[in-house]
Parts: sequence; structure tokens; C-alpha cells
Amino acid sequence: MKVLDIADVAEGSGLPPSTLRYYEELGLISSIGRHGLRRQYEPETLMKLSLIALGKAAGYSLVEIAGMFGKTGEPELSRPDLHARADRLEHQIRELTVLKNAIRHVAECPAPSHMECPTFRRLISLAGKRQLARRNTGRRGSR
Amino acid sequence: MKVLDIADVAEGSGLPPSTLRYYEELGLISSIGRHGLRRQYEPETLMKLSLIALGKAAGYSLVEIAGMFGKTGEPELSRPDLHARADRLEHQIRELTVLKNAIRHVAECPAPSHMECPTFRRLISLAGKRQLARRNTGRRGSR
DNA sequence: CTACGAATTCAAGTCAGCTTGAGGTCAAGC
DNA sequence: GCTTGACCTCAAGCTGACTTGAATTCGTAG
Repeated sequence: MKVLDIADVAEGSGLPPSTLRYYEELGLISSIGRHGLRRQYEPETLMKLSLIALGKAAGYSLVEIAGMFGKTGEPELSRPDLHARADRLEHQIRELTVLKNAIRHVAECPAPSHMECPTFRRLISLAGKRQLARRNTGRRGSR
Repeated sequence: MKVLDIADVAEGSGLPPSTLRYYEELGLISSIGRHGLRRQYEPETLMKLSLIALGKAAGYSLVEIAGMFGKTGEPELSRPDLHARADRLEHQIRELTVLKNAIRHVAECPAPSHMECPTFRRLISLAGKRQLARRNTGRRGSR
């Protein structure tokens, strides 16, 4: 079994075929041929989809993710650019950790009003002050 | 200075007034009164906005975030529910860490094709196999 | 007391990321 | 060789998260 058809990829990735076609349209993945009409993919595609899922979880848009692999499918970014992205991820990881700790604290702290609990406030205030780091021209935030 | 008007909150949070009004409409924040037409907020609002930003970074929708604070503004979730959310965050943190490590690896590894680099593949394959963990009826991912 | 500037409302528009539906096409099983 | 079922294309629709624009309302400075 050297090629997977779209149903196998859908099965293996958990994504519906419509999404796979959509991703292909955007250039995120590519089919290696057809069997009749059915798209055929190489097994590697599943890995690529994992990578895409990770990128999404990190808040990259699909277009940004597409830009990370060159047309070749290989990640094609400069070394400093890569490190910059890794740095941003590190920051984001710290933020999620803050949120996680705050949530665990709320689960345990008996204070009636968390907003007034100093521990809670301190936890939240650890979140990065990145308000100047607006992304592109008028979009969402985060991720 | 006990109350902030919308301009101060916008300034302090980095969000445009339109977004603050939108959040208010969704019930995420609430103004404490008006000065003429101008909305007035309590300083606490800034903290709440930080919390909202964290929630967004974690991939919660605005409605989900709204549901986390009861009408009172206090987080109103059961303890197990809170721990479950914290667990999901932990999982997500691991995933971002995987991505971060993979990116750092790509930045350093001299292999011509990362997709074939065993180290890279191993890193990616560490990502959770959560394909069955579909969220609500047909939506995004992350973010 | 008038002019100004900033905030307001409400409806409509935008963008990303998919999904849905109508109408058509295969390849495989019987 | 015909039916069937999964896939195809293409256009249109949908949701979430905001933004934009027109018409209006105030408080404050002069």
C-alpha cells in the first residue's frame, strides 16, 4: 500500500474530505495523482497534516502555514526567521502556562471572589504585555 | 481616578473601542455607567481583558470565554470542569513545545530534506493523536 | 453659547475557514 | 453491462470576530 486515497487520509487525519480538498486548493497539501476521479496521496501527507494541525494550534493562519513549506514541501525559511518563530512560541507557551496555573488555582482556592484574590491577580498579571504587538492590518488577535 | 472611560481602556488593553463595544455586546465585559454617552469601566476590566486575551490565545471562542465567568463576572465552573480545561491546556502546551522543538531543529539541522530527517519525523510524531477529539459541530481548530 | 472632537447606535461589510448542495463521473460488485 | 456509492467540481452559504460608515449626541474649551 504505497498510496492513500482521500478516504484513507480523511480517516487517518480525522479531517473530512472537504477540508482536504480545501487545503489542497490552498496549496497546503498536494495529491500525487488520481484513481478515476479519486485523489491519491502519499503517506507523507499524514505527517504534513500533523504539522498543519500543530501550526493551527499555534495560531498560524493556513496561508502562513502554506508559506512555511516552500513549493517543494520543504520548510523554506531563514534561520533567524525560524528562531524568531520559535521564540514567539515560547512566549505563547508561557502564556498558556499562566492560564493553566490560574485555572488550577481557581479550582482549589476557596476565595469567594477570584478577581480579588491576590494570588489569582498575580497569576494573571504575569501574562505578557504585548498590546503593541498588533499583527497585520486589522485582524484578530492571538494565534 | 476610580473609573476609566473607553479611551483609557482601549489604551490600556491595546484593543480598539469598537472591539470593546463588541465584547460588551457579547457580555464579556460590562460598563459601569456613562459619562454623557461615553462608557465608563472599572479598572478591573483591564484584568478581565487580559484573561480574555489568554483565553483567546488558548483557542477558546468568545462565547466559551463568556461562559467561563458567570453573569457575576466570577468564574463559575465546577471543579472537575476546571481541571479538565487545565488538562487540555497542558496537552496543548505539550503540542506547542513539540512544534517549537521541531522548528529549532529545522533551524539547526543540515539535512537537505526535513521530511526525511528521522529526528524531525520523530519530533512531529510526538504530537498528540487527538483526531477523535472533534469539538462542537463543525468548526475550526485552535485558535 | 457655539464649535469641536470624540463617543454613540445600527446596519452592513469583510475575512478566514470551512461546509453544503446540485449535478456529474467513475470503478467495482453483482 | 448496469447499478451503486464514493468521489468529483463549482458556486454559494455559514459562523465567528471584528471593522466601517453614516447619521447623531454630548461635554468641554474658547
